[in-house]
Amino acid sequence: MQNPKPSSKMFLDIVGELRSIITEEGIETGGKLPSERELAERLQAGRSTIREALRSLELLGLIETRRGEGTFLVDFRKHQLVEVLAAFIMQQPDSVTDVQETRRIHETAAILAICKDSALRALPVWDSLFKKIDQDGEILREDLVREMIVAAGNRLSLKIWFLLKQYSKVPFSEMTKIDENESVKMLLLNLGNGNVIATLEAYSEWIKLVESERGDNNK
Amino acid sequence: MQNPKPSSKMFLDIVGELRSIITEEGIETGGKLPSERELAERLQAGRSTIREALRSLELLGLIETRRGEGTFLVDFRKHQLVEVLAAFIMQQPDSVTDVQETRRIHETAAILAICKDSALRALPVWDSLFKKIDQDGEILREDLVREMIVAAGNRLSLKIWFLLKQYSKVPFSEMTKIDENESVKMLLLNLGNGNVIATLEAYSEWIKLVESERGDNNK
DNA sequence: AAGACAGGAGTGGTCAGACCACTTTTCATC
DNA sequence: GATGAAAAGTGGTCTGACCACTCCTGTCTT
Repeated sequence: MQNPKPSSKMFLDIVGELRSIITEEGIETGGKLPSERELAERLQAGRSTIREALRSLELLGLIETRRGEGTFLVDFRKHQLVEVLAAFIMQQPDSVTDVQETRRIHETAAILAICKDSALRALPVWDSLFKKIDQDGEILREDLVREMIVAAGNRLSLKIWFLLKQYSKVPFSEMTKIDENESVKMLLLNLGNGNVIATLEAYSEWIKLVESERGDNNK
Repeated sequence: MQNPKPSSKMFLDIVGELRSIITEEGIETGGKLPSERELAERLQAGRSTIREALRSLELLGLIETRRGEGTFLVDFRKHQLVEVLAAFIMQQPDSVTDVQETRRIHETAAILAICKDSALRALPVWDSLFKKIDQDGEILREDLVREMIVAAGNRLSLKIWFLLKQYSKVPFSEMTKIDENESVKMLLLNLGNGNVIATLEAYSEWIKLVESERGDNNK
């Protein structure tokens, strides 16, 4: 038997092989993968090794297994791997800062992108959000930020942001308080005008409020 | 001892148990985890089940295993999670533009971070790079950008940028041409002065030159 | 005494086989 | 044709075995 990669981990090879199988056989989202026993025979590996690879992909949320039925390919947008990851990541003290900061990097970039594009600035969603604040008096921080990143149009950035958001164990979906509304309004106003600096300042101000509020008490 | 959680996956429980063990025993980055056989006994599970959990965490880059030595806790910033995810994400055709744009997002963020911090602005590396341009007449674009992101100090951002760089099919380590030197010098100069807007403009100008030189324009 | 070497202990890597629990399919029976 | 029990297929788990590698240790050689 040939052993082309003695140094690398077998189960990592299996992961790669699985990807090949998925693409070659055209298995689509929700589709069924070959059974563990069949894979073991096809890939010339023990079933436990196959399982190690499958379990990895499952934790990543890329596949889904149902006892008695089989293993299925999953839409990777569902991945709940993040909760597990978050728990581990939070053990490294200084990593929390990096995660939050990186999240803000993407939020800021979205603001910049919108300010630079008059078509994006004119999107009705900003008005709609602005009015919502006046009516309800509150708005989900997550909603506004997400809308901005979506509007910016960079889907990879959106994915990364979404991931980072879940890493932050900080309650991110809290309602804003009244004293935050001014910052948010200012942000939306300047966003519509394309005033880059003022928008970023308002954003910065808002972030400060959200963070300080977190220090005091929760809800 | 009966298992009280028939519905949940055992190996997911193990992942949770491992987390407890890590916190309770105060295992730090680089520290050694109990052996697979010991874990199997302590957690009342088969070794294969333990391994499935460990392999999952390994693919996530949270632990590292060395044959003959043991299993070790890893700094999360090395996590390949992004890589695996990226591999799947990259299968979407229109993502190339997003990748390049996202890379620039992180580069821009680094510039902003440096401009805001006088200590970072005063770093000797900028002078050194500036002189190198005068002497050699050329500089690796990658070097300058990397230095900036490293200086910014966000290691997660650095990791993401590094990743994106690899996914850009464009050869990124090209030498700059002479007409680019002015932009680069301008960038470094303004960076040292903390002039945010001028620095970003110089950066933008530089990017344009690099892209036009390649004859590949998007947007 | 210092170095070299062989062996054992510990550890991860892999495999094969055996059950179990569950779902789907098959097929004999009514 | 409908029903339901058996069979087949599949994931879930455990056990025991063997291999390859690393590290430690104690003996032997110089």
